[in-house]
Amino acid sequence: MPPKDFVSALEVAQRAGVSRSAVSRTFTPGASVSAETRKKVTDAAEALGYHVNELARGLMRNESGIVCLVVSDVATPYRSALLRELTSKLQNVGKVAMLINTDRSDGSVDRALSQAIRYRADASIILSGLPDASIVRLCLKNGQRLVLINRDDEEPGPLKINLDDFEAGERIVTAFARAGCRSLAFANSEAGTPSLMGREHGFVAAARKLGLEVSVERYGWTGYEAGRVLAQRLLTRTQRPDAVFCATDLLACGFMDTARHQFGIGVPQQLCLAGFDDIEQASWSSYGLTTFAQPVAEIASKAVEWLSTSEAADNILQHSVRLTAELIWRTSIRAG
Amino acid sequence: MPPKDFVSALEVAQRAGVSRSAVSRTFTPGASVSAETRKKVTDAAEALGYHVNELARGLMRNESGIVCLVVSDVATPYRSALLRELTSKLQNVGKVAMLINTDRSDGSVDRALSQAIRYRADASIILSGLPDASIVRLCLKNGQRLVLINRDDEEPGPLKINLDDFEAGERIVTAFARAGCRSLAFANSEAGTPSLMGREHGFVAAARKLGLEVSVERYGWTGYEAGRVLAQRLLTRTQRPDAVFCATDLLACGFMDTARHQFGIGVPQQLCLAGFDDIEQASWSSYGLTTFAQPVAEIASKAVEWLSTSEAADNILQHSVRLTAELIWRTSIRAG
DNA sequence: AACAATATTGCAAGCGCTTGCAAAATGGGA
DNA sequence: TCCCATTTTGCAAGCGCTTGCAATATTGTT
Repeated sequence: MPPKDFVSALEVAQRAGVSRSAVSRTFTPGASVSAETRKKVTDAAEALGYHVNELARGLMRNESGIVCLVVSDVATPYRSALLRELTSKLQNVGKVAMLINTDRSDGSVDRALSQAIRYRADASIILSGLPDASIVRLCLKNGQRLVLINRDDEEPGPLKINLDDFEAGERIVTAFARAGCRSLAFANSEAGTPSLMGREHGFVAAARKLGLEVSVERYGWTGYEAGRVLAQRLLTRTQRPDAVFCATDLLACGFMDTARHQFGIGVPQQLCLAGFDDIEQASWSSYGLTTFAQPVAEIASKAVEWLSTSEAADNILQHSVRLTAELIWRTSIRAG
Repeated sequence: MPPKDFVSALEVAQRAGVSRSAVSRTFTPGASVSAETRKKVTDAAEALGYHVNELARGLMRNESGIVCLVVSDVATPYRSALLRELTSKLQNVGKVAMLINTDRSDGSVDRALSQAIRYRADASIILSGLPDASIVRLCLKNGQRLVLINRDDEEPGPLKINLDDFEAGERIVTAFARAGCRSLAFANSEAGTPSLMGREHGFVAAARKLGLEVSVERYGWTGYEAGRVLAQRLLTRTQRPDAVFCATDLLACGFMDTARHQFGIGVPQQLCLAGFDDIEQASWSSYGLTTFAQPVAEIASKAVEWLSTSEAADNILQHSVRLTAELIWRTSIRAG
C-alpha cells in the first residue's frame, strides 16, 4: 500500500523547540498552554503540514468521534434526506459519520454493528433493519450508544425515535371521510416493519369505527414499482376503492401514475390518495400529494442531541421519543 | 463520556492460554497460526466478545481501511444513487466509508479533506466541489489516494472520472433536429461546474453547426425549482423554443411540470425535452424523460478498483477515465 | 533414527498520541 | 525584595495492536 509518511507530533515539537506534550496540548481544547508556546506550535504544525492522528487519539481517549449510520436503500428520497440531516448535525457537534450500507444479505445489520465496534464508534444510529438483541447488548456493554429510528424495538438501552404512525392512519381516515369517500383501501408493502404496520392498523381501525368499507393490499418492497402493482390490483377490483392511503410516498407516486395514466382515473375527482414521508416529489406539480411529513430535521436533532449528552444525565433522559407526523395538505384529496 | 471497556487481545490471549501475538495473527489474514491455536483463540474471543480494535490496527499498519466520501446535496437522487454504489462496492473490498457532508459554507471541501487526513483515510472520493491544490498535494504526499468524480481538475495525481459531456450535448442536438425542432435552448444552473458547462458547450456548438437557433438560460441551483423558473423564462419568450435540453433531470422535471401544468404546453407534441443523469423519476410515467444515464455503477467500480490497486501499478495506470453517458430513449422527444 | 527444512510461537519494540505528576516558570502581594 | 499561589512545562507510562527476529515444535527424507 501507499508509503504513508505523515508528520508526527514529535517532529512538530522538535521544530517548535518544545516538548511533544506541548504539541498535544495545543491541539486539545481546554488544555493548559501559554499563548507563546501555542504560537510556536501552530506555526511549526502549519509549516510541516501536521494533522492530529485521530486514530491514535481515539486509542488513548477511548473515544473515536465516529458515529455509525446503518442504513439500507440509501438512494431513496426519504432515507437520503435523513442522511443529509444526520451527517450535517453530527458534523456540527464534532462527530464524523461512518456510513454502513446494509442493502445486502440478511444479518447485515449485525455485521454493520460489529464493524462499528471494531472502529470503536461512539455510537450507532440504525435507520433500517433491526439488530439482534445479543449484539445490541454487546454495543451497550461497550459503552456504545445506540439509536433506533422508526424501529420500535423492545430492548431497553437504545434511544428509540418513533412517529405516531397509528394516529396518522386514523387521521387520514377522517380526511377521506370528510371528502365523501366510502370505500377505503390501504396500499402497503410486504416489508411489515412496525411503522408501516402501525399506519395500516390505525387506518383500518378508524375506518371500521366509522363503518366504512376498508381493505388492505400488500405487495413487494416500498417503492414506486410496488405502487404500480398495487394500483393494478386495487383498481381492477369489481368494487373499486375511492380512497387509498399508501404506506409511503414512493408507493403513492406509482399508484397515482398508474391510476391516471393507465386507468384514466381522475385524482382527486374519482379517487383520493394520500402518502407518507413527504418526499420532495410529493410536492412536484405532477403529484401534489397530500401526505404526512416525517420531521427528518427533528429526528436528526433528537438523535445527535442524545448522543452528545453525558453519561450522568443518561438515566434521567427518556429513552423513547415519539414525534408527530404533520399532515401536509395538497391536492390529492378533494376538499371537504 | 461512556465508560467503554472493550475486551483486548491480551485478555483473549490469557483465556486461550496463548501469547497476544497468537491472537493478533489469528485475526490477520495470511498470518501463520496452527489450526489448534486458531481454534483456542476464536473460542476465547467469541466467549469474551472480542473485536479487533481497528484504530490500533490502523495505527500500526498505517492503513485505516477508511475511505472518505466528500459530497454535497446528499439527498439528491443522482448523488444518493452514486453513494449507494460507492458504499456497497467499498464494503465489498473490505473498506468502510466515512461520509463528509459539504453542504455548508465555502472551503468545506478543504475541511473535509483535512478531516480525511486526521483519520488517516486510505483514500478520498470527491463527488462535489473542488479542493484547493495545496490540500490535494498534501493528501498525495501523505500517500492518500484521491479520486475526483465529474470534477475535471488539472492537478496531476488524483484519478479523474469524467463523462463525455460535450459529446452528449452534441448528440442530443441531433435527436432534436431529427424530431423536427428548429429553435433550441439549454437550461442550465448557475453552478458552472465543468460537467454542466461541457454539456452546454457541446449543445450550443452542435446547434450552431447545424444552423439551428440556440440560446442558453441559467438560473440558481441544479434542482426542480430552478427548472420551474427556467421554464418560466424560456416559455414566455416571444420566440419560444421547441426543444430544450436541461442540464440535469431534476431541472428537466421542474421544466416539464411547468410547461405542461402552467403553460398547457404538450410534451413532446409542442416541446421536446431531454435531461441528464437518468434519475429514477425520469422513468416515472408522469415524465418519461429522455435522458442520458450516468453510469453510476461503472463510476463506482472504476473508483474502488483504482483504490485497491497496488502502488507499484500506480504509474502504469491511467489517471483519467472517460465514460460515456448512454442516451435513454423515452417519450419526451417526438419520434423522428 | 538422525537431520534438515519448514511451520509455529513468544518476545519485545514501537505506531502516535494523551495525561497524571512533579518540576520549573510566572505573577502578585506584603 | 521575598514568598506563596498559580500556570505552564516536560517526563514517562501506557492505549491495543502488529511484526521482525530468534527460539521452539513439527514434519518429511534418507
